[in-house]
Amino acid sequence: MRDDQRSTCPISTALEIIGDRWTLLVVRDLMFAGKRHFREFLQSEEGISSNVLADRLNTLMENGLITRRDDPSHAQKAIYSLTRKGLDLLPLVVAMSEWTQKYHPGTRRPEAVDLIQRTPKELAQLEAQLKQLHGIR
Amino acid sequence: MRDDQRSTCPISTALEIIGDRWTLLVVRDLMFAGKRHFREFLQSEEGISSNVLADRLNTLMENGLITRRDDPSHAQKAIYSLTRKGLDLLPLVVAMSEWTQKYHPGTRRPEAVDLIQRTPKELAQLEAQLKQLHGIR
DNA sequence: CTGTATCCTTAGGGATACTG
DNA sequence: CAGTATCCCTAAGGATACAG
Repeated sequence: MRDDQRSTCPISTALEIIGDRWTLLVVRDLMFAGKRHFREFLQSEEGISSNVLADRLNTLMENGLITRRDDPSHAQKAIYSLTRKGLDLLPLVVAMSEWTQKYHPGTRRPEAVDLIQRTPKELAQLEAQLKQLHGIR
Repeated sequence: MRDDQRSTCPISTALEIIGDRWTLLVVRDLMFAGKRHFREFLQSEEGISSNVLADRLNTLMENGLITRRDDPSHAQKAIYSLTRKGLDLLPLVVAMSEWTQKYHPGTRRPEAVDLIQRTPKELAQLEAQLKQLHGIR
């Protein structure tokens, strides 16, 4: 636990880890857009800049939400993967998406984030796919 | 829909509404701490300052998550209530709390935010209580 | 009690150039 | 390709005083 946190409330703690305007977008790209490489995150619609992206990836690693390894086939590429801790943000991200689509239906959803009205069974399947893709045992 | 938003992704849209380090703490206080008055929010553990609190309350009102009315019994008091839109953040807040308590168990939880392992039935009861308290039909 | 207003400091973040 | 390093600017936010 960090010792500079504002309080011991779990909501407050979560906000200190993921409560900014970029972190969950990277998680979203890992979960639903199949992105794994630095450059792919850079290309997302919101236009994150390289220094900010590098900072968020480092923080995500420090907090144990993702891991990084070299791409075995391309020496100059890095591959980012969700950890179980990161993958376990799935219910939160889904709840967030459903809330927005209920109250801000004007927000068209990229196909990759097409989560609305997924059944629990379908979400379990998605989670299983992600576990395999990211090597979570 | 705002026209200065970064993208049409529902995750991104949600982050623009609740993705900062204070807004969800106010929502938390409304949901689980029974707080309704300006001064009560000020007294929360995280120590929000009055100008920031006023700003967040206004933004929450602009976004339709809360309403404000005068306290009928105390003229100088204002009462803040969740709207249905605000109350519908409950699943998201619960997911956030459960995630933190799974991975950061050192975060002791204030009694008011004691949500872990609540059954769906118990959560439905909490939601029903909040609906009555905040006058959501 | 519920905010505003002011001042001031810091953190966040965009643009860009550059390096291994 | 995957980042770093600068530069610079703005938004966020803490402290405090004060007003209705």
